[in-house]
Amino acid sequence: MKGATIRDVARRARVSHQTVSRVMNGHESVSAETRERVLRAIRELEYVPSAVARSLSSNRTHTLGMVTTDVSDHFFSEAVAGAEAEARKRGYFLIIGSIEEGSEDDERTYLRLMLERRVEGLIVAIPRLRLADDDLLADAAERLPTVLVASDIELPGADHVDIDNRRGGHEATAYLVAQKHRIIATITGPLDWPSARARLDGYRDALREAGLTADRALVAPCVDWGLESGRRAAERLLASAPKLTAIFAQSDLLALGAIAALRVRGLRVPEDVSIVGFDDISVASVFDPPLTTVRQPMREVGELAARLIGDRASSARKAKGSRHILRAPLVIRGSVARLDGGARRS
Amino acid sequence: MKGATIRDVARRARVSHQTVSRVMNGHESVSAETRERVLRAIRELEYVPSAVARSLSSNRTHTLGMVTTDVSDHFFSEAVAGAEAEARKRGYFLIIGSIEEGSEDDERTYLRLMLERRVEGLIVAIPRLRLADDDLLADAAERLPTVLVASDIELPGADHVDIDNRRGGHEATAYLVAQKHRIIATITGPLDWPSARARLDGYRDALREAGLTADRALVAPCVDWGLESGRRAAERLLASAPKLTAIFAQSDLLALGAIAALRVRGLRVPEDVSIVGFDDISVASVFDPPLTTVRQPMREVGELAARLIGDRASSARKAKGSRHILRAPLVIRGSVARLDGGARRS
DNA sequence: GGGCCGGATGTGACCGGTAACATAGACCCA
DNA sequence: TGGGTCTATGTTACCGGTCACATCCGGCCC
Repeated sequence: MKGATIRDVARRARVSHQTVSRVMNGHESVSAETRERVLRAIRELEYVPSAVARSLSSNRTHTLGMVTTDVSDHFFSEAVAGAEAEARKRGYFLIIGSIEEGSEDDERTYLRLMLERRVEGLIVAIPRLRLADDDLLADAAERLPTVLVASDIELPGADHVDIDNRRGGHEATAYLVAQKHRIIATITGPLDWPSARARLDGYRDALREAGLTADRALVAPCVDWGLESGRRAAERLLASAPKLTAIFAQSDLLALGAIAALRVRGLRVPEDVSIVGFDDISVASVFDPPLTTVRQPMREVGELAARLIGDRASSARKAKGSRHILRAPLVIRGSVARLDGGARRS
Repeated sequence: MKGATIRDVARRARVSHQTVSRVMNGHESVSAETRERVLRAIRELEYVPSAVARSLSSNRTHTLGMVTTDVSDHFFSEAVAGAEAEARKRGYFLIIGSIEEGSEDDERTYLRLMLERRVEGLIVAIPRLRLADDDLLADAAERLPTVLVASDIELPGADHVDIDNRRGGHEATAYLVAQKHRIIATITGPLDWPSARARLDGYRDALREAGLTADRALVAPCVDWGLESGRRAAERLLASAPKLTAIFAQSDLLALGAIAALRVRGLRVPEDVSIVGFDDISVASVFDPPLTTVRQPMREVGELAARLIGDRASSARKAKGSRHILRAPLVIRGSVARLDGGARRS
């Protein structure tokens, strides 16, 4: 009762399978009567054409592959959603490979599987990519349109899409400087993420421009981007730099964790310590105080990546290795106070 | 320079394509010397076998399809991540179709596309499913293992996975009752979501058991689950039931929105109004006050769905139409105060 | 020394579509 | 009335794997 084929339909409609194919693809030159007969047969047999067979013969899969870090990361799931929407708009399906932190050689496996499935384009969104010197990825980039998201790997032939993290970090810090803060600490994400390093660079740039020194004691790196890390980082900072008046946290969760830790110590935000985050997650605006943060347009990142692949696929191999950096604007809310000279907490 | 086939490899290694196939699949009875020669040819030609061709001839795609509401919804992306991980563990790929709110007949299109791709199982996670009486879904459930997530559609042959929303709503409300609250309002999600209705039922159950009346004025339905809706709902409640002392919000975002609105009115949480949420999103614990909420194990839901399909696929058609309801436990934090008789805010 | 066995390998069909080409009428016009 | 063109349809090969079966060859046994 399962799996009628095009030839079954043909038999039932008393035509050749080719005629059925023509009807399916809306081809010209099929008489109305025949078409009707074929359509009826299709309905009666509940015929569903096989995309597998079609792919094999037409050599098109209409599939894009996306390899990313864990989709449950809000941040990347936004990018996936964006890519998915854009891909679909262009008639592609997206298959995703979501890498769990910690597993060993998963990205290679996924890459391999996607090549086997003959995806027509590849989006690689793994910041902590261990494939830098790997031939597999280079191979992939050579045979099909490839976009690297948030990666600093140089891959000839691949396009790059990223957030302007350095500028984002700079803006966040410069804003704190403009509000007269002078002892500004930062809580960073894992420094093996290019984005974390870039934000840190931006932070340092801004301090330097303001003639402030970027003291080691003011930098608290974390092993992940989560709340708990933010909490602990804030405690470390309070120990190493008790006179700080502002913190630039590289993610909103880090910022929220830090705020929680500050509160435990009886410090108010922003009256005693000002905070800037990074991401602009949805709750940032309702938090108390509403979080000033740098907005990351991840959905746009995903969309752009898919669009680049679509363009590349159609206009065969044009400009290789383009680089697209999306702006991450500062969103000013209520977690930063202006220091007007004078005394503050002891 | 692209796309060597198995026959190309065979030619180069001076064997038949069948021997190459045997090597690829680690078959017995290939002499060490031949194997070596084949492997070398594979390497030299950078041969990557075609999963498409393999699928066609073997009639296995090792692919699961998942149709869901927008993946950028944190909640569903968790489920996707869970399903993805479990599927992969079992050697399946997951292709996702993410439906944007508002688009017309997308779920049908996706379903269709997935059938065409010959997925070996289907996870449908669309609460607001408009396919109830649709033949397409019934068809699908008939030909392949199908799991409905968070849906109240009756579909013979399909498995169901859901959260125990009614019990969750009951526990949340009963907890407020136990803390001596007597005027307990609720902010619901869109009532065309089965989960919203079930939570509302749980709320009513708990009130009834406590001998309290479930006044219309205490129920504020929303059009979505977001912050802004929560804000507006709280304002409506303050107008219709100014003496309320507690609110059960059906999502954490609704709860946070409500808290923001209460604060604007000068009301403190939990001193003046107690709040219970639903979801346990990651920021719930760092919010001020830490949010008491009902935890939804969405990742587990996704995993379970994938596991069910895997089981079903192997042990051909066993118990059809099983129903799995996962517990959603109440997580007690700091957003609920105990009312000890006496006077409160005017 | 012939028959049998089993390991190593080859041959050809098949999966279900698409594409290129072939064919058969019908119609048209010189 | 015959050739040319157009439309409707059929025939056959092909995409790149897997599968079932055939074949070849060396060793073993009686």
